[in-house]
Amino acid sequence: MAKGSATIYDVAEVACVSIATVSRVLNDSANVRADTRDRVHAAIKQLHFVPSTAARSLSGGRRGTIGLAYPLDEERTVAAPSREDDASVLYTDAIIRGASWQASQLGYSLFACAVRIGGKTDAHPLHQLSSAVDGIILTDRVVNNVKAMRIAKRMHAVHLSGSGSSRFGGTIRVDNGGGITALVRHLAGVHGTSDFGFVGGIPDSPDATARFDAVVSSVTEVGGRLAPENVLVGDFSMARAESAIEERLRHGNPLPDVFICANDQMALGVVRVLHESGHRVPDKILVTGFDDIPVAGQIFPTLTTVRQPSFELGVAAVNMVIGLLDGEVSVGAIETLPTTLVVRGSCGCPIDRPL
Amino acid sequence: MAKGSATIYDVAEVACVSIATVSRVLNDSANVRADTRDRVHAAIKQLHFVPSTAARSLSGGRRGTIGLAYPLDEERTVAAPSREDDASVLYTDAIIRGASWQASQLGYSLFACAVRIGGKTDAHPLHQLSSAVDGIILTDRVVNNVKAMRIAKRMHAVHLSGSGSSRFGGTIRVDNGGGITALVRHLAGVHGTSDFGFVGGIPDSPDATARFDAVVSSVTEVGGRLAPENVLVGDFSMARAESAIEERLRHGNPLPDVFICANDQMALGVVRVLHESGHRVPDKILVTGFDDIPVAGQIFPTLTTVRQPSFELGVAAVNMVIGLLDGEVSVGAIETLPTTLVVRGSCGCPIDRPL
DNA sequence: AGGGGCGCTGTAAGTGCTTACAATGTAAGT
DNA sequence: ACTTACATTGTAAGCACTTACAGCGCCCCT
Repeated sequence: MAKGSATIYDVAEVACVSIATVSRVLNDSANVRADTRDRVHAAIKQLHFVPSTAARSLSGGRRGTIGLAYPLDEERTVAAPSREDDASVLYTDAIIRGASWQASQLGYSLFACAVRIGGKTDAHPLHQLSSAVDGIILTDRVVNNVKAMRIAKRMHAVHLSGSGSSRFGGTIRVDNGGGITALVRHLAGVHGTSDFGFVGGIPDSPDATARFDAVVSSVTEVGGRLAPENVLVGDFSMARAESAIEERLRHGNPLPDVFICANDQMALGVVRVLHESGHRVPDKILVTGFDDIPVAGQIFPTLTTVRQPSFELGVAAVNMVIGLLDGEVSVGAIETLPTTLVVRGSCGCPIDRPL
Repeated sequence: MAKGSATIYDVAEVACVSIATVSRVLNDSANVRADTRDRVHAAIKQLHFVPSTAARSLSGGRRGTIGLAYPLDEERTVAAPSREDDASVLYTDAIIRGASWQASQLGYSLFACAVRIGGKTDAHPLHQLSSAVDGIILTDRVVNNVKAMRIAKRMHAVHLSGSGSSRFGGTIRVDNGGGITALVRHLAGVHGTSDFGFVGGIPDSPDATARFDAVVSSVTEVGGRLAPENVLVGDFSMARAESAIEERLRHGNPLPDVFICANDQMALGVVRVLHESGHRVPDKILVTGFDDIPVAGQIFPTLTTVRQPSFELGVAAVNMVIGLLDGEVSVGAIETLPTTLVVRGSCGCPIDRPL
């Protein structure tokens, strides 16, 4: 905390009023005469006074801050802490940016805090965060945490989740199903794909399961097939996807027509491994991603994927938290953001142009 | 804040001790008998008690949190809020990740908060943040902010800065000069480059100016030339670099042998524009970057660049803040992290392999 | 046995703010 | 002029913690 800064008492003294009046001015309360208000403002300026957030929150006022908790994968980060190959990171970053942006627009500050997932999940950061903010946004996998639930029950919270909903706050989800369905229909309809493969994400991620479910149902819908041997287990990371596809290649069985990946990062890894083993994409086999990360359009082949409105997700989450705070949004509210199919080169469409 | 959660009084009552004793247990103070401690711990567990950060900080204790303020460019974000083409973002993200990681390792939580830069810089978030954390990390351009200085004077702060230092806290910088020098020597020595060009970053960024200065001096050192017309002004963004290079192309004058870009993002833009106008890289002209962002090795041509230890920067910053807090690091400390020349394809070295 | 020292625990005074309630002043109504 | 209502301001009681200080019991020493 700032050392030796002015307190409300100092301001009151300079302005020749009581601390209550200063507090009223600070909170834009009505019932303060104009000239008194001016005097207080002058004193505030003169002393560079900044109200203590701590004291403020202690006494029940608002902090003007919103927290956002995102997962930090312990095991993966330990293994290679400085690698940037963490999909959830890229994806989360965009959400954070959107949330920061919107919070800032609305006069709030956004505190983003990483929470370790896996291993002995430490609730400490979550507690710290929750007691420093007015409301909290929990991204994807943080939601599944028991402690997180406890916190969510106690304060205004918004869950960013692919499935499921929150009885204790708001929920914002992305239309995973719609995106996947559009993708599968495109593959079947335009490219005549019938033999599908899938590289999944972490099982405990609602988004991952939602995407898998959507693949299963839409493949059925278009009359395609999804052989169990072609359902690979990934964890959203490029490395894991690469080893998964490598192992699949060793099997020798003929590959499916396409590998739908649960995110772009994995798609990148899959493409790389396939290329190295002679399976050119999209000539021999197709690959698609999910998310539309920035690189997706810049690599060769450009990646056909489903765009997630990550930035907008952050914006929407902030709006909902503040709505919850102001009582304008009721607990249990659910909002679904649309996804968009982004057709590029890796599905065989001729829109490819290497950087 | 959490509603209706247990307080220290509740715990004291359940454990049949005074609140002072509970507080002692919470703070690992010595002088608490073992069985008393156990009783308190049991009560804490039973009540799911979490000490209020607000009260804790009000009364002067530590919060166990560290803040990190990073710049959010107002004008650019307003123009295209959802675009990811913001170099400082990619770079900052890595720092945040490192800081989060290290903080978590050391039992702290890291709150990252975006601060608007440019326009009417709002100090609000910075104040919010500073009163919620024990120490604060200010990245690059946030440092130059007057209000930031005021805050830094009042609390333990670490500046992440390319040049300059802080009289009020610690400073961590990256060896911009060393990296640029190594790069220029490589270009001159291996590729015989003598006519240099430079695409700079935002003038108010210490890193940007440090890199420019290093280019100037090392080009002189190797006996090369840096024509004023080949010193382009960018702002670290791809878009701006593209328009800068486009304008330069319109001049018609012969291009230099190489464009050294102050960061990778701009290098990407420069490469793209050059390609589109028929100047193949590295056949006709060379381009280099700075930072070594993840994409740098995946695009074509792979980018020769100077690696910044971004993640390590975050780690070091956290270490220094905590050192400051513990009194183990003295105010005014400076630490310089090394940079590494990463030779790839865009400087003409034959190490290229498209994804 | 009495006293000093020490380890453990409790009491109470802040910490800076919000806000219910009380008090004051002022203007309007009768 | 006197009441009444209301706008404005002050007083003081929390909010949930930390910590200086005081108190108490116990053991060991003389």
